Amino acid sequence: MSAEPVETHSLDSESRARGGHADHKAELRLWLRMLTCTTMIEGEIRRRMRDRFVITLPRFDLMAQLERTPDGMTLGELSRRMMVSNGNVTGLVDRLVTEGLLQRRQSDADRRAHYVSLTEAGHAAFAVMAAEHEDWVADLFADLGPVEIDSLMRLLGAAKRSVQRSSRNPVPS
Amino acid sequence: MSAEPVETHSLDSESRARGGHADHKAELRLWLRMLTCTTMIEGEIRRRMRDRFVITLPRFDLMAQLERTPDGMTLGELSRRMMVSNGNVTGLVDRLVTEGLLQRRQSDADRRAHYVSLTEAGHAAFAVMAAEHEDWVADLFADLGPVEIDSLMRLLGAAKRSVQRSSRNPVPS
DNA sequence: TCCAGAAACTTTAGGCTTAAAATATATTCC
DNA sequence: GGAATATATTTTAAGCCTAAAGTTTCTGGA
Repeated sequence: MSAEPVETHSLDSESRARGGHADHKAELRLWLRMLTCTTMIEGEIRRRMRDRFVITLPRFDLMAQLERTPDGMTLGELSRRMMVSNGNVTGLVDRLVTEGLLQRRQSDADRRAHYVSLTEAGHAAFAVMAAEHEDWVADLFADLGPVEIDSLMRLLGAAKRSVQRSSRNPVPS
Repeated sequence: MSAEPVETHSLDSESRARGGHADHKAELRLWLRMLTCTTMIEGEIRRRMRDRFVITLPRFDLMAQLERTPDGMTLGELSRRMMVSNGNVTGLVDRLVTEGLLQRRQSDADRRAHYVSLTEAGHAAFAVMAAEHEDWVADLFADLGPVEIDSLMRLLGAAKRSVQRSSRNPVPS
């Protein structure tokens, strides 16, 4: 057993001199760069979805959640998977049902719950859009080699776990 | 000089058999993971900003753009830097001016342009919020070591350049 | 000078998004 | 069984966001 002090999150003399606020510019720059990256990609895909298929990204994303689930999914589960609020899902589903791309039915077992699934038209439309979407994403990342993609996957996986840990147990402020 | 064919973006026999649609699942998974990461972090920061300072993230982001620019900035430049539409900036600025955190004045040289800058109250409020914000981000990434942070920075930089290239010159669809 | 086009900004219409309150149904515990 | 609690969803109010159209001002030729 080692008797070394645990140094994680401890304040060095410099940060104590600054009033207990340590310098974390590297993490901040990382976050800003990640946000820029995501914003650029999201904007580009949204623009293309709109120009090519006259659909919004949130609607496409919702359809993607439903694609491999023939039996459908409840609104609550959609909300959790998409990481958006319940009310948001209600509105998106309503609009997609109006467009004939989704169908909803009340659960027999639990009358509070509503199952949602793609209609045939929805499946057909999604297949076409998803194929192009995949090509767009591939082209957006085309300058990265397989090794870089793997590294990014691994590092973003680590980042995700760190974020989950921090969200469960936030720093006291 | 080598005479090898350039293989980037070419279709192999398998993808030709699939109708010219090559398989790019790795890129797609990378994009989804990046989006998940960003969404989680953004949600967490938004929640904390709201709970702790009763401010929205877009307003904080706008203030951050103005912090180190004592002479202020035009709405158009804010729009470009924040990567949001002009109309969006107009609304955000209006609300921040109403709150007394921002001031706007018409340019003398170009009467179309409006310069926006933080008020003293805005500077003071931002300083407090930015310090905590930095700590939150540091904690969100606390499980990553310096090497991992550097690698992520580098790889996201490469990704960003790839996205810029693809946005300028999109795949024909 | 004048005017056509560009640029900076605002407005508008519509959709996305959240948090919080409301409604309806299930479950648990006594 | 019945009350309290929890869960699934919808509704509401407010704000964010975009694309497109509109207004005002500037700029560069003819």
